[in-house]
Amino acid sequence: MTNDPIAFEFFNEIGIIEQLARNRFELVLPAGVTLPQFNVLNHFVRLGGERSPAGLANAFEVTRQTMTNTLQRLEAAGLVTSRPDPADGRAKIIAITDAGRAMRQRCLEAQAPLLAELGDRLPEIELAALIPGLRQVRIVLDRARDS
Amino acid sequence: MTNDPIAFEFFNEIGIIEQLARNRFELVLPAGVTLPQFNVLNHFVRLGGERSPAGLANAFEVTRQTMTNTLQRLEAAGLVTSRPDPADGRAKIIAITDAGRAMRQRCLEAQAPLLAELGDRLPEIELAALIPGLRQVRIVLDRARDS
DNA sequence: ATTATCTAATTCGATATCGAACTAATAGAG
DNA sequence: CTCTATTAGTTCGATATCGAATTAGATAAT
Repeated sequence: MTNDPIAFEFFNEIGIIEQLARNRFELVLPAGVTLPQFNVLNHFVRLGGERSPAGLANAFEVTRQTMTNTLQRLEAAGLVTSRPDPADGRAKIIAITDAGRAMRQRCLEAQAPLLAELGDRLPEIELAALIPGLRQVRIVLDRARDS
Repeated sequence: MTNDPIAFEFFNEIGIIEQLARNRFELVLPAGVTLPQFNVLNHFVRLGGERSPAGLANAFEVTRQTMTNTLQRLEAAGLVTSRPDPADGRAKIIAITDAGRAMRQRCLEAQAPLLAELGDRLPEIELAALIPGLRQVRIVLDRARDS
């Protein structure tokens, strides 16, 4: 059908899937919470402890500017708190609040039916089979960022 | 490592790959042209003919608002033209210009080294093996939009 | 024919995202 | 110790994207 490089086709599919999936997920999230915001809350609950904005930016592979933006919104909504790092005058320490934990729980419950629906439509075995390959691609792309 | 639903992990990988890839591609594109803009130009050259904004929005799985925005920028840059559809007073007909074709060619050349580099790092066989699965996922998501 | 419904395109407001540029503080070289 | 280079966080301007709402034209229903 096309004689594009395989890589081109591959990233095309990735792009469209990402867009469709993000849309579906954002539609079910509670009003006012976006997917990046939920991802940050989820990160805090799953891994525990506190984090610097730079560390979060790194974990999500976004720039510090982007993370600043997201954290400002989360803080304005009372879902995280921010305090200066006593050990480094430049840095901040971000922590999730109880309200943040509660919101994260609400988000999980809101997206459970969607995950179940997609799980029905996409046999899990098939998704599972793709994950190792995707992970390798991600690692290569990540490494290629610096070189 | 995690006990998330497989679907959750899958879409996480997809999201990160999409972000890293889009970034790399946009960095090499000629100044002023974005990836969505290039995709529209490419679509015109590959498939030929003219298209309505709604048709383009459909092809790229974005809303009409989004396509309106992209087309306005392309038209302002002289890369596409727009005229009313004589057969339907509501509709427009979009066509690529010679400048648009030239720009698309420049974009192709600009991203060729990147595609080659990624091709080197990601054995094509491996990417090719993932594509059918991704395509299936995309089709399921697409179908699930309406239901 | 008239009315109600649907569709095409747009505008508006919001969020995410990047690159560029800036400030302030740390770390390293000499 | 001092000067330079790096790092943390931010602000700014740009583009993409969506949902909601609007306008205008086309279709269907009665």
